[in-house]
Amino acid sequence: MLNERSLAISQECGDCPIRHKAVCARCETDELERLEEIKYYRKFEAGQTVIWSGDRMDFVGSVVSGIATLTQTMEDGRTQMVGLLLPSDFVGRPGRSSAAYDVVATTDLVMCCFRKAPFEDMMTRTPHIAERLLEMTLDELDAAREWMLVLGRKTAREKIASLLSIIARRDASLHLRRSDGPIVFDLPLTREAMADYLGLTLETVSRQISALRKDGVIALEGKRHVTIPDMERLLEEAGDDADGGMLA
Amino acid sequence: MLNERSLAISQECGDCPIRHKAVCARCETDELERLEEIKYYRKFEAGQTVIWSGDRMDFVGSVVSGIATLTQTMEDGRTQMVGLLLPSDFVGRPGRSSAAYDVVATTDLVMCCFRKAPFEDMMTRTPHIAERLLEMTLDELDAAREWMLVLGRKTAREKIASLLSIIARRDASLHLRRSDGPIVFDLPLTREAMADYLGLTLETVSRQISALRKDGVIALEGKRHVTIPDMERLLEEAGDDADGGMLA
DNA sequence: TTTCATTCTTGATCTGGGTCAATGCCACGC
DNA sequence: GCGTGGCATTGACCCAGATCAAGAATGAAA
Repeated sequence: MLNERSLAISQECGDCPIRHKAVCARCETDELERLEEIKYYRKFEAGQTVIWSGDRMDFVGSVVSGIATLTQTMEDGRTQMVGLLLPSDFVGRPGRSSAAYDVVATTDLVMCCFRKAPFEDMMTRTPHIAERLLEMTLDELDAAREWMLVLGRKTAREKIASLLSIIARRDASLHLRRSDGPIVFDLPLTREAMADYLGLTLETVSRQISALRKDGVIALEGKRHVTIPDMERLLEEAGDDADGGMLA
Repeated sequence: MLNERSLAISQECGDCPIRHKAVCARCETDELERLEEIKYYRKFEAGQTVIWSGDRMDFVGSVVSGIATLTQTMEDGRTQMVGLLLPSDFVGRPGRSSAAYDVVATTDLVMCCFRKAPFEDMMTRTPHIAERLLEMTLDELDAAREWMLVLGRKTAREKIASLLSIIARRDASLHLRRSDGPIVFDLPLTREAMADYLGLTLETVSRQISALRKDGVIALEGKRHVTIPDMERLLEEAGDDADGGMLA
């Protein structure tokens, strides 16, 4: 594995979700300017580790493009993914100095980062930021608890359907797609990563995906390209009540 | 079931964790006074529902004494507990108007509450409060993610040991016990509630508790009174690395 | 003290998903 | 063209935990 500290830092990305979505929606212009001054970009290749659990973490940031995962590992190697980071998701916690989980780029990844100290300074000067962070953290907490239901009580087939519906939803909101008509996207995860997210083995993931395909719930082109002809049907398979249910 | 709105509201509880731990540790005296003015108490009997998922929730608060659970239920009745509320834990989210989960008192319960509107007013006036809430929410998020590992990857025996070690730890910190020597406490949950927390059936919970007793990892007096002769041993059984691991 | 209702325990059996193993399918570099 | 290595699929078998079923504690009410 490449050394995760050998990172390109660049300035050219113009689409910073921190600025637009995560933190500054309601800040005054001069605070926005200050944010611009302290921000920088980090790029990772697919497979690279962004940070190891327990490592000192001196930045916070958000995903600009690509996908990263948050995972926990037991001593004997069993691993559980505890979060999926898609563009606009925030990483890192103000007030904590070390990472609680392994963060791994599963695709090529660009993050917009701020060194923690100046970011925290700004947080104390700008109450909106703390409030916005609280809101985002509450969303993450809800997503984690929703996932506890998936892990604790759903069957393998329901787990797969739940994961597909979450990815489909996030992907749709990312690309501002219409919600009717078939949904098409590329799976950003290997079968093994899906298994780690769902508390299954990769064989079971493969079998259940094949079963869903055979039953016409999804269509597959190659191993990763997925078409969902009927989202309602998928949500039924996931065991969600059609309207409420899965978030983020 | 009793109507959860027929509640005693009283003023006599002198040990309010909101004041001491949850919110006001660093606030100025006059804000403390204002908090005192808007707070009130609600009492529930064991088995009463504090609030139903989806109900309008016009208060926030924290547990003074007793235990409550946060649960999610699927249409077909499968339920998953997503949180265990012990004294000093916070309930409710500023900025959200309805409850996301069922909150049920599993023992007699006293909560210290604030109507949401004045509480939020005070939050905007007192940045410390938003920061403290962010910190607490991050702790809850870590606990939820830790629990995802339990649900997704641990065996039934490890799940039981994990739950017992969490309860033991919380109970110890509540009563300021020494950490060496045998730990003694009463299980605040039925076998069924434990099963709902662990993603198991109540039969499996019962069997695994019997097995842990037979193996000398725990001792039982009656159905609920637990003695843990060796905490290290229990943590091993839980699959945690002895030092780090389980939080809160 | 005798109901009666909970809650818990234990046994017998079944099954969903894990485990182990073989094979297929690309996309690479050569 | 032809290895080679990293996913992915599929099959055969097994086992941890679910399910079904029968009691046993406990304790409150009568």
